[in-house]
Amino acid sequence: MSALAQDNDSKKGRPRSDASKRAILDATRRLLNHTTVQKLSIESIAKKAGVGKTTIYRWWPSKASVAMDAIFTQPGFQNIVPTTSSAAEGIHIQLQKIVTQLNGKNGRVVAQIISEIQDDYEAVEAFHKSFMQARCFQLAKLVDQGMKSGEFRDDIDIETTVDTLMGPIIFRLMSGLVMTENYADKVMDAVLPGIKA
Amino acid sequence: MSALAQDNDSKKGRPRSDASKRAILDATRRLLNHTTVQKLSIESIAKKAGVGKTTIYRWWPSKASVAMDAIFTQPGFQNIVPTTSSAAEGIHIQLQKIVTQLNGKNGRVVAQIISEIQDDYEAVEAFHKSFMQARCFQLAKLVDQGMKSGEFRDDIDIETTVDTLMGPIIFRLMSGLVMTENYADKVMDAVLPGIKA
Amino acid sequence: MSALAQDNDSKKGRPRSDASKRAILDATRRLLNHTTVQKLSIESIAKKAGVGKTTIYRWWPSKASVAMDAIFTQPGFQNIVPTTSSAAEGIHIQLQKIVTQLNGKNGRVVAQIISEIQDDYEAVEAFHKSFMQARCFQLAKLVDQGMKSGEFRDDIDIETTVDTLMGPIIFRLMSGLVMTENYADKVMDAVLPGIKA
Amino acid sequence: MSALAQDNDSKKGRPRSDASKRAILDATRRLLNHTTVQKLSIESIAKKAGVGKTTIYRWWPSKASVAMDAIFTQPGFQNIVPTTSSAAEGIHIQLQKIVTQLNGKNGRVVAQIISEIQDDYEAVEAFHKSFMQARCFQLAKLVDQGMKSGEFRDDIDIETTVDTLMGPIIFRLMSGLVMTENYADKVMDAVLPGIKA
DNA sequence: AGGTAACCGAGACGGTACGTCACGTCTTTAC
DNA sequence: GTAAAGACGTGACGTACCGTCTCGGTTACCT
Repeated sequence: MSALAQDNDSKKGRPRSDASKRAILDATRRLLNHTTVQKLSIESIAKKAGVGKTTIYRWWPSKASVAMDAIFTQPGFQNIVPTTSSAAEGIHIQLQKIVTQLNGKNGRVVAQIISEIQDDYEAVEAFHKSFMQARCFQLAKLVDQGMKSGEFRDDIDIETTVDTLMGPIIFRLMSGLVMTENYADKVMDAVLPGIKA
Repeated sequence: MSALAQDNDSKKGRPRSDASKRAILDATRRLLNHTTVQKLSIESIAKKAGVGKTTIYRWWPSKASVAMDAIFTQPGFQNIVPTTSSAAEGIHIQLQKIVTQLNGKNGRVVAQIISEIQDDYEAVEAFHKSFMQARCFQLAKLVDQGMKSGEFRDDIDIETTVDTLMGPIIFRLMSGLVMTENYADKVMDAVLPGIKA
Repeated sequence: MSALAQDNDSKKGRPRSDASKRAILDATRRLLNHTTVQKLSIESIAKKAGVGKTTIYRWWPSKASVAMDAIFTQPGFQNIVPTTSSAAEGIHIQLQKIVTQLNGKNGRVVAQIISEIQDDYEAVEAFHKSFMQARCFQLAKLVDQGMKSGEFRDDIDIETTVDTLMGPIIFRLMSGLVMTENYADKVMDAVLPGIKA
Repeated sequence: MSALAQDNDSKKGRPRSDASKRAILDATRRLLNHTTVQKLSIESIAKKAGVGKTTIYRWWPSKASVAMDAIFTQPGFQNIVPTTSSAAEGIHIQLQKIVTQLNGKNGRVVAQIISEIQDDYEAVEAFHKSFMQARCFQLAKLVDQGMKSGEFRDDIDIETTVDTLMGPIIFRLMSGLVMTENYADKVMDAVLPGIKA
């Protein structure tokens, strides 16, 4: 069960309709092909999904949550951890995967989700839990591992280093600037010399 | 004249009221102390400023534009170019100024503006023109200057380097993460070793 | 159900609120004591009735429709058919009732409704259905009955005769001229000699 | 000078522009071919006439006044008094002229003017002065003349008789009902038998 | 001849109301 | 007890006109 939505713990009564859930997420995905998260409305999702508004409100606290569920449960949006020989290579692969995930349509939607969330603390938390945290944590782990193995210098600040890896990507994402497919390489070229032992 | 609002080039007819303009920007600034850009409404600005809604719509295309005008015309939000001995020092000072500008209340508002803008291409352009461009361009110039003077390596990619400088700041800004006053130093420590000759 | 408003035929969903309907018509009646139909606004009705504007728009197509519903559903505005010995007496009574209904406050409102309606074909139809038709039809029936019983001449034009009965009343109503309580008698005196056998 | 607009009594200063006056009335007439008096706006007249709004407000108190000036100064809208042998014939001709004037496009506009005026006492007065009064007064004079000459009975109420002549026409005008070209004949047939000696 | 008073066009201004949209809640019936 | 349907109060949207105002300019008359 996703962390974005409520749980259905009760045993009594009619059980939650999985058909409805699927219809809602499908409708959301389809609508996001033609509009932005900002212009998306609970009402339009409900109508397109053939579902009552209350059903959506029962399980998700906001349209941003629905959008997150719709986007992050798509195939290709998991944060699968690679096994590599060197820390640098691991970081490179990880960055490449993130760039791929955030390029094109999906990237726009993620940018819109980040935007939509700005004044909702709980949603920010949910977003970090379901997207940022895992990716950043893994980068941090790889940096740490590189430091311990002697591949990287031992006096670098892990947190800031992760920022210089993720930051540029998010920066370009939010700026609406073009992000070429080889942008991960560029970031690696820029950051690696500064941390190599 | 700001790039955010229409101009009043015509000589005919009643001239634009400066009092109204000031009242609108003042009201916006005061309202932004208590709400977010998202929750701000043209109607509330008009009411607080004692102004007709049409007067706002006449000169600004959206509430985000008003917010930008209100924030970026504040004292302390100019991008004054420092003269320094070394490129590194120039970059450092520039980053510090940006961190200062984006820390606290104003930073939240800028984050909200970036958010509010996501589905409006024209507004994104306006934002970059009035905030990002000057700051990024200057960083690029400093990097370039450092390369030419031999202070930095001559094989670095300027654009990506600028991304590694600005990216972390924007990343933390949009993530709602804490950004300590010395965050500029941290970014410098992380990035400088990679570009020094 | 009045012809002025939409119907709520569907069985599904939350049923129409009778409390809101009553509140709207009451508020309209109270407001019409202090203003004209022209100066009446949907917004003021909504505010006074403690109701959303959309609720009004859902059931009535225009403020004139609301006004009609408010006025014509008042007690004393029904077109009750009298049983009389002679056609002339029936006509007289009918005219007297109409004059009574259109004298004073209510008359002003009806005049304003007729005015408000002038550029809305559908509303004109609705007005005739809910006010004019029944009254004119009954006058026509009485004239016809008088012709058949030999009380009136048999070569008169029913439609035009009804016009000479209703016409003067509406004429004075729309002209803002005084209409004394005995105006019905005057019209009878003027028209009857021309149609008596 | 029309009774509808202000006068230009002052001798000093730039004199009133006749070109503007004509442009305003022309524009109004052209606009009234495509809309109603209700939907007409001072702003649209000003724009179409190439004239400042203030110029209109300076000379006319309301759009209804402008419309009256535009309509009633057209050729064919004068109330020329005929000389006839009998009172009945004079009345007949007068009614026919009124029906002709109020049939078709112009009739619709007059109906709209009457409507537009309802809550403006001054405008009602102006309307009666420039349209109703002359026509009703002449009918009254003819009725009076017929009574005195023995053509009509001597116990009829002049005012109410005029009402039975004008009333039906205004009634049909305001009701949006068809008014055939021979409607004057019908009214004569209905009213004359009741007043003939 | 110059001053000045009233006109004119343009168009910005503070307002009011419009009719629409989406919100999140509520109240039905149906399953 | 969950669901679809849809009415409800609320609040903001962006637009249209209102009637007023302030500009720069343009006539005319009156010293």
